Amino acid sequence: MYFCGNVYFMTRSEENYIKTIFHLGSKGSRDVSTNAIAEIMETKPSSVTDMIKRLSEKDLVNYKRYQGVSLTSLGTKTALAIIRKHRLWEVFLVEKLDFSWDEVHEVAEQLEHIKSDKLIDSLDRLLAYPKFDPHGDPIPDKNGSFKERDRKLLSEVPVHTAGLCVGVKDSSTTFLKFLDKNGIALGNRIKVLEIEEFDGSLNIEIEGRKMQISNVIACNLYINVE
Amino acid sequence: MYFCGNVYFMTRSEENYIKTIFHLGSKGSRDVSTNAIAEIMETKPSSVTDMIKRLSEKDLVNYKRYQGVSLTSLGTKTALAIIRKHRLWEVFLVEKLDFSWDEVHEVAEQLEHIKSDKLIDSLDRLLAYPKFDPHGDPIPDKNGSFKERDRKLLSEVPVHTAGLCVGVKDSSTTFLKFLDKNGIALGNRIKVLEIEEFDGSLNIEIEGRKMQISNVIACNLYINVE
DNA sequence: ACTATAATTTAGTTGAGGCTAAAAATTTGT
DNA sequence: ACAAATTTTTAGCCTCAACTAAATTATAGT
Repeated sequence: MYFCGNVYFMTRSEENYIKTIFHLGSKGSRDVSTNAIAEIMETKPSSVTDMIKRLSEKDLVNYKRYQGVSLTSLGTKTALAIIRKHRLWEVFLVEKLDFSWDEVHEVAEQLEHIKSDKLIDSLDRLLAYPKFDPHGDPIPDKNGSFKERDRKLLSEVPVHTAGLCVGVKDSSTTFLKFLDKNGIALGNRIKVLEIEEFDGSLNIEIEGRKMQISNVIACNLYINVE
Repeated sequence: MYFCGNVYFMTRSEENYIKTIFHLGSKGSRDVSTNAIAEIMETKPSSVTDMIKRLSEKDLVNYKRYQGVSLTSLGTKTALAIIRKHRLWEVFLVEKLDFSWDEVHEVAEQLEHIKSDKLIDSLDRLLAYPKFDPHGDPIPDKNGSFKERDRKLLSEVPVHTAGLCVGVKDSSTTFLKFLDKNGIALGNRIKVLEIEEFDGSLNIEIEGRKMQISNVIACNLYINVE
């Protein structure tokens, strides 16, 4: 067994599998199926089976044939480390390099595989230890622990609720550009002034100024209720 | 032929070969030998031959068997793009993340392979378009052009010469750590007070204080003569 | 010029990580 | 309960980028 720091050496591909298994596993609580992994990773089920065997031998996943797969504690720890790196890089790209929300993902997918503890800790410090990435997803700390932000869709809160805009559900370019055009950005303080019964549109106050937004928009904006 | 931006898609390994050939080629002006490449890259000559054939088919190098190898103009352009990325990341690591100059290389070796034009251009802007990296080596601009700094080895200047320390010839960790320990850093003002005939050692004044350095050190420090 | 040595290339192998096609196990519908 | 459909695995093959061992070409010494 080869150690590199406190974690086994892993290839890029292995890391991508671990990450995918983590994401799939944290939604449904049952074991993750070969087919599901193949679909997300745009590969074939047979290739997934091959890789799962390798990961199983490295004690990163629990695997019994035909029974699906789940992460071991080592696998989970590894997944959280990768996710931490991905999300920290996303913050860096947006805060320091002026990337927009929809441009960060592809580059972060590459940066998340850079191996250097010092690098990621220094980056964390440069960014002032952010707790959430530009899409509002939580960033695990060095030990892998994070708090799920108590966020709600703007469409689901009662009148007079206020909070900070912390993320989007739909992260398509179209939607993000629309938000930009209307001066809605992450971190803006939003207060719901009135909810229109008829079409579900909202009168809101955002950063001091008043505006009206449709129900569709409200269904795709998360706020962190105060 | 697959394009990615304005350059063919290249694997990490291909990029490393191109970079090595560039470095070897810009020193001696003759064609680079298989053995030399193998030694630098810590691989076997036969592996180098394999790779050279691939690079030759992609029109990145000129190759005739038993005759050594040189970069085509496309290859040179590619090499300069990689070197630009490497050196910009080095500046980032030192300036923004407080890495010392002996810690940057290993991480920059990874970061230089990240593919994103926007990323590297934004990084350039964040760093205020630096012209030299932390070791004093010039950073090519977007078009691959750069000016070689007018620098001389400390061992080659006459007595009483003064200038700023602008780089090192040997950038091994050992040497850089040694410099740190002795309080010699990039940007320090150095004046040669006396040259010892016997062993070539120098009495110098650096940032106001006096010290003696061996000829070996003088042979590896560049100064920008005033 | 001709051999000895050094450099380089070829041939064949390996491992990672994909693929297809076919077999086996599981799940589902009646 | 059992045949049909689906999921998963096996078997065998491919490419990239390394390797070893053997063959070939270049270079150097006499």
